[in-house]
Amino acid sequence: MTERRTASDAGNRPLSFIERTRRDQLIQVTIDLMAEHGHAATSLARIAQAAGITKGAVLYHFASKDAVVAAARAHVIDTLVADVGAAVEAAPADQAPAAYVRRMIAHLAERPHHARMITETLIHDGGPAPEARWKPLATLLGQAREARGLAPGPDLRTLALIAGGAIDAIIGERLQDPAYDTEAAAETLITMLESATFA
Amino acid sequence: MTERRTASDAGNRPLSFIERTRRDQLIQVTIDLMAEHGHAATSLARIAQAAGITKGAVLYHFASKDAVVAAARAHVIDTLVADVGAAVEAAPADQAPAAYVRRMIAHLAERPHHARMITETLIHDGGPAPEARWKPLATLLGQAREARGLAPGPDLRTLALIAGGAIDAIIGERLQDPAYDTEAAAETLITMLESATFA
DNA sequence: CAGATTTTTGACCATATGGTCAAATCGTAC
DNA sequence: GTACGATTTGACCATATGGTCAAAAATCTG
Repeated sequence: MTERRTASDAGNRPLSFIERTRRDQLIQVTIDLMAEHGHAATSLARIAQAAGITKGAVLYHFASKDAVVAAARAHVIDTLVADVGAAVEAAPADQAPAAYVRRMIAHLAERPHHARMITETLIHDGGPAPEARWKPLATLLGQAREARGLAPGPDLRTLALIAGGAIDAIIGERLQDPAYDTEAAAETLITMLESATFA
Repeated sequence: MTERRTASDAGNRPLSFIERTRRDQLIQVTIDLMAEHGHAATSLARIAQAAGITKGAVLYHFASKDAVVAAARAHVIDTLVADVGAAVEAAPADQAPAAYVRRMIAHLAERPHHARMITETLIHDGGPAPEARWKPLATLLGQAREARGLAPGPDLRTLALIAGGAIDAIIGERLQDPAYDTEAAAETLITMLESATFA
């Protein structure tokens, strides 16, 4: 019997060309809408309209509106993680934290829509697991300290939280003032972070 | 002719006892609901229900739902500003930034609902004027530097942004882990901030 | 071209929201 | 107690939302 095949059950056969195209388009359109008008104003109807199709068609490709948003969010985050991850792995252990901060800020500064999308969904759909916010950087800080053979200083979780929050603020400022020099800000933050880590 | 007197036009006569009481109650209830269930889930009906009255009654005391939320938000922010402001004024110029950070973190750590309320409305209703986020602290940093007669170091706006973002992150962590030591975090942040300011 | 399959449409639901309003209730000054 | 304003109710709107579905249109396959 022909299974009730919705296009939204991925994971089975490779998706058709149209399928892949539409999904990408919908994800793109959703990112833009969320970035420009906020989560609340991004309805199914608007997504459909922006893509030039109907609500029904959108729901043919995704199981629900939340699924669309989740996919868009996942795309943004995957891109971020891949980029920053590569930069970190290319750096020596004691410079990894700096690479992390530098690349993260640069990545988001270059992609305002991605940045807005993240802050937007972070609130509404509840962020990632609490730990995930600071663990990665905290780990890098620990390894960097080790690489320099230093005695433990301030709590790594706190340092990572401070840096993470600072990054958010710097990006937020950039979103409102495109002239704001995020590279300089990144270097200032890195200096502060390093002097606190290797105290 | 008896003007269409809605209770919501404040600023004229002093409000009646019931009026003042209801307004306070509605503000309180709204803060709690927003903090516990988020902005999206805080409808007029729920506010009314939580207060034990009807939607109509709520709208008798406030012109609109947004007005209720705005009043709640204003109350939270006024409290914050008053508390932090007092702490800052009581400190000598070169320790004002530390007092600012310390009191801000303590204030919000002691009032989780207020903290959640701020982050919740910050996104939805658009935050305060962009500048307002960092100007106050930047000013304090400038005066502190002056008080110690030091040459200009890193951009004050950036330092203030970093500190502000760090505060948000520290508070955010506290909301998810009530055991998190915000006082220690505050001191770490202050140390970093001072060494960067008086470099 | 014919038949099957994928994709899209557009009408239709159920539900929730913020808001309005006349009528009822309450509280109080006379 | 009665009259009058303040307060509250509850029914009612208009609107928007996410979602369903049968039928139509595109697209592919032989």
